Amino acid sequence: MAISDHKSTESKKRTYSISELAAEFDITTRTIRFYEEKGLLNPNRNGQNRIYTPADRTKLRLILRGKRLGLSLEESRDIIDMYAADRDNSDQLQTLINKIREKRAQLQHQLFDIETMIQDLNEAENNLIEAMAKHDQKPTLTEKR
Amino acid sequence: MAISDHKSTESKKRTYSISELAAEFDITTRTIRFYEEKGLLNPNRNGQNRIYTPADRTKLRLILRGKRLGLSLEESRDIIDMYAADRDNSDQLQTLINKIREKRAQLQHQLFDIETMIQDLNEAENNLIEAMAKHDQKPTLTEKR
DNA sequence: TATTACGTTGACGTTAACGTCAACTTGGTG
DNA sequence: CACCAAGTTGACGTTAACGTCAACGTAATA
Repeated sequence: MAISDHKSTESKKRTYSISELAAEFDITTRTIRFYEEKGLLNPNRNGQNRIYTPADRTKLRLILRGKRLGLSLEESRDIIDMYAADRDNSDQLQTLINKIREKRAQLQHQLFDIETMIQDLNEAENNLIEAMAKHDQKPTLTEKR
Repeated sequence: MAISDHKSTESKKRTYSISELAAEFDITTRTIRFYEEKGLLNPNRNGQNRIYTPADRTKLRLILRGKRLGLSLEESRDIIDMYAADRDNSDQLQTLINKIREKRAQLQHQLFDIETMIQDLNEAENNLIEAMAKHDQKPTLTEKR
């Protein structure tokens, strides 16, 4: 993946303002600055104003995806750092690989959890629908799924 | 599912102390009491001591699974309440079904996120391994300047 | 009987992840 | 020029999810 957003044919616009990104991802500018404080972003400056590259935008997307999955900001930073790892330090490379494997195992567990929870919800829904059918005999508009 | 743990042939022991559950799930007793404060559990009492049924234990497991998936305690409580819904109030049943569908849709999104993140990690790992292989062919530069 | 183990209820402290607000710059626009 | 919109940096406030005591009760054990 390598966070560098190969130049596609579209999008002439190569940079973003902070409020553009905030609007696009439906977060506040405060949040974006906060992520910078925490070392997850470090955009260039035009004078004192921040300007964001497509790569910065991709990082933001990774952060928000991580949040949806319950990762802490620090964990997301770890993942982002993986893509920018120093390819000349083999010690660091090894620990990175270990981190990746650990994280992947955790995600696979999470994947299993989600699948069973979806199953549980399906069952619960069916039970409720059944209960409703018994309760009022008139056909409900609620079709299954 | 219906949180009632059908009596299986095993487990003569029908109840648990707070510290037993804490040990089993590797959390503190404070945490368990906190969940009760928040209305996610309400165990019986023996005098002033709490005693937990297998159903309570199952609820705890649901809470912790929810946590792994990034659910808030309130969301987990909603889910738990679904299983104990009042089957005679069809209005409530309908809103429950809606909640379930919403939650399931969210989980399916999350499932997709996880799958792509796992893919990303796979790629990252391969890149790093490749980088290591190249690196190791040159004489290892143990001394840094 | 004294100690130990396990439990209880407050009450206050802590951390992550922002929200809110005040005071300031800076680049256009009528 | 005067003003506004968008940006900036502190600094303090807030909420969720517990941690960390302190002070106490109770049952079994030495």
